[in-house]
Parts: sequence; C-alpha cells; structure tokens
Amino acid sequence: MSRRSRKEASRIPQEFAPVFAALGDQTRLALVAELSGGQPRSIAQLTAGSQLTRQAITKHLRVLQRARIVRNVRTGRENRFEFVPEPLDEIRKYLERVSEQWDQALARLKAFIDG
Amino acid sequence: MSRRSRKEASRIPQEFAPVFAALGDQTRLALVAELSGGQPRSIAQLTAGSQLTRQAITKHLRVLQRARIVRNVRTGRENRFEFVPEPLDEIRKYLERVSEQWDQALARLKAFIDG
DNA sequence: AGAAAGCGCAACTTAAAGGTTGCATGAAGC
DNA sequence: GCTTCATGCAACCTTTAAGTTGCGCTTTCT
Repeated sequence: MSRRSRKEASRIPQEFAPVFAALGDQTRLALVAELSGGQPRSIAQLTAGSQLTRQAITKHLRVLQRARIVRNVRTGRENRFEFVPEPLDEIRKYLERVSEQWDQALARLKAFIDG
Repeated sequence: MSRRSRKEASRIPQEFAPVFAALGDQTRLALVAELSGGQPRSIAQLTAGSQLTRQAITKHLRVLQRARIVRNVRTGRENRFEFVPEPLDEIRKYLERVSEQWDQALARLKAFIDG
C-alpha cells in the first residue's frame, strides 16, 4: 500500500463543488474570462461589458470571491477585482486525476477482455 | 491574424457553464467519482452508497446526463449509468487555456516592468 | 401465479439563486 | 462647496434546485 487507503484510489474532493458551482454560470464564466486576461477591473468596468445591472455583477463577483477564484483590492473609491489562478489549477489537476482513473479502468477492461 | 478575431484570444466558452454547474454539487461529484471508476452502476446501486432517496439520485443523474457527463443504458428492469469522459476532458482543456492566458499575462507584465 | 426488485411519473415543499430597484455614503473632480 | 462617480446595503420578486412522498408499471425470482 503506497499511500491513501486501499480502495477508492482517487479521493472524492467534495471541497471542489463550490468552485465548480461558481463556474456554472454564463455570466461568471465571462467575468473569469475577462479577468484571466491579467488586468484587474473595477465593478463599473465589468458592468459596462454586460447587459446586467451593477448589483447583479457585484453578486456574481462575490460568488467568485467566496470560491477564491477572484480577489478584490480596494483603491480609493473603486473596488478592483483580479483573477486568482490557484483554484482553477486545482480543478484542472483534479480533472486530470479523473481522466487518469478512467484510462486505467479502460486498460483493466482491455486486459480482462484479452484474457 | 491566424484565426479567430484579433482581440480576446481565447473564446468565452459559455457552453461549458452547464457542465460546470452539473459538477457543482457534492452528491453529483460523488456520483461522478464512483462512475469514473469504469463500472456502470444501476440507480439502486448508486442509491445504496448515499443517504438520499432513490428519486433524489435519479434527479442528479438526469442533471449529469443533460450535461453529457453520464449516459444511461437500460438492461431489463434496471437502468445502468456509465461515465462519459469527453465533457470533462473539454473542461480540462478549457482550464488549460485559461491558465495559459494567465501565464502570458504575467509574462507581459514582467516584460513591462523590466522595461 | 404471486411477491419483490427496480424504475418512472407527478405533486408538493423548502430553500437558494439570479436579478431588480431604491437609497445612503465616501472619494474625486471642478 | 457641490456635483458626480463608484459602491454598499437592504428589500423584494421570480425561477429553479434539491429533496421527499405516493403510486403505478414492468421485469425477475421462486
């Protein structure tokens, strides 16, 4: 037994659910896409590129913030938001593990069929 | 100009929102984790490993199915569900692009600072 | 045939998500 | 000092999500 327990090789990271949930919305995906460009943007700026009201955008930013996908930096009267790559990177690694587990399952199936 | 339009190098894939949304729930993440092991499972089997009712599990499976993360195969009186890796693979590729875009932004920032 | 397993459908309840409007407040510009 | 820009807070509305219960139907087992 190398590490982890015997069964269920890849842990079930239910801690990721809030991050996935935060990404499960068109508006928030658009916000992430814009902020992942590198430049921090104020709420007003982000609202300008959308059909929604400022309040709606604010709420979406709070959701992204609670999922740590985004961080705010207040400067003067404006509140700028910037992208934080770590959570999405964790998700990416998780998906790689799922993919890996799937490939291994296929390999076992093939080995079984081949006899 | 190679392809796509000049600005916004990486398209905003709002088509991914339903897939992310489907993954944004602990119960469904657990179902995905179990099914990604390779073995198709019936609704009754999947319910056995949960605190919820069969109907709740059924609803979650329908959500995963609409997001193409899972597919059902009816055999006799039971309805088995199996994992479909493609959507999660698309998501993974998307996250890689976001990560890439972020790295490029950092590189430009560094180049700017260094003068 | 009769019992039990495995599901699907429908109705209902509760809670949360997404969005709006109105108003108050601190910072910047003239 | 006054105005305007950028926000925050709160109340409210509407829709959807999550979950339960009850019932009926088909397949399998004995």
